[in-house]
Amino acid sequence: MKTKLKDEIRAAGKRVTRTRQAVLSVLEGAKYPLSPTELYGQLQAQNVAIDLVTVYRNLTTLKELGLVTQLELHQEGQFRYEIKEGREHHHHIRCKSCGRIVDLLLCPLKKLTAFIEQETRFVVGDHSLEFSGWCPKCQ
Amino acid sequence: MKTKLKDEIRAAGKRVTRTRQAVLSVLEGAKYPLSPTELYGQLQAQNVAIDLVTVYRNLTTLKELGLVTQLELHQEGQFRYEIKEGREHHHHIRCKSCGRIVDLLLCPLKKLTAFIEQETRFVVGDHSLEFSGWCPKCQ
DNA sequence: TGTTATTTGCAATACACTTGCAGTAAGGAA
DNA sequence: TTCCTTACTGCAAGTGTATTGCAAATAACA
Repeated sequence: MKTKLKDEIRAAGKRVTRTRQAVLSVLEGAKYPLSPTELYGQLQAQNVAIDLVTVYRNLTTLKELGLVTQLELHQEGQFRYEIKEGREHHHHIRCKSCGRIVDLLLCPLKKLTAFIEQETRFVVGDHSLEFSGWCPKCQ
Repeated sequence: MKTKLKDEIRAAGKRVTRTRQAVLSVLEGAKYPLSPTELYGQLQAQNVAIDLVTVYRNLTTLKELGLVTQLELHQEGQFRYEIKEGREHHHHIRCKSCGRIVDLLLCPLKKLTAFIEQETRFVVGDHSLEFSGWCPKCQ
């Protein structure tokens, strides 16, 4: 786990605990955004003693610190989390058949956001843009 | 409730029941997409005898028949439904403060979908694009 | 090493949604 | 109109994800 992350946690008045490090460490190694349950499963496989509740609480804290991004994939009905460090803003596509998740390294929404703010008089905070379909193997 | 809808339901081998008509009727009058609980509340206010489970089951059926669209707003953690009849494909923006939901009568994703299919070799089925922010009153 | 506020684990709870099943009713056939 | 089949409904119970309360544990600072 990167020293920079530890410093940011302490700078926010939070503690670098055994479980928090374990959660971040799994997220650092993840190839796609993980659900709390998946993360918990990986920790158990590594024999890390941790409660699922603690996973949830750590994810919430890390999201509040801005170290982790929370996202909802299209019609999946749960949250997923991925580490922010060193990653551009991006979106995802998920296979409706096998559940495989792939990053889309793009975001076409900057101009559109300005247009929406002008049209609706809302101030836009966030957006979610997620695709689903069928991956090459499942077509 | 429109005759066309009744015909489509019967054509699919489903029945035009008292409760199904009530559900559709509320959706026809809705100004924004409703959650199952909101829909149930409106039916109770109209003294329609119906169980929440029946609301869920009817929404599922109507979605399968293609008469109703199911959507997830940004980080809300529940589904919402709106009637499809006479409405273009569109997206939404939701106020993070008061929950107000406004339609966005646009979709910038046709070209992007083609690009994503080319890049990922997925076949794109659906997408979700939802915005959240602060409405004029809550700014 | 001691102090204290943060964090953890366990149990209980909340909430959206689903399932099983017996009884009800829509709607085509007679 | 009446009958019959099968979709549909209501009630109760069950999932699965996420949250909360509280006493015990522990990180971090002096």
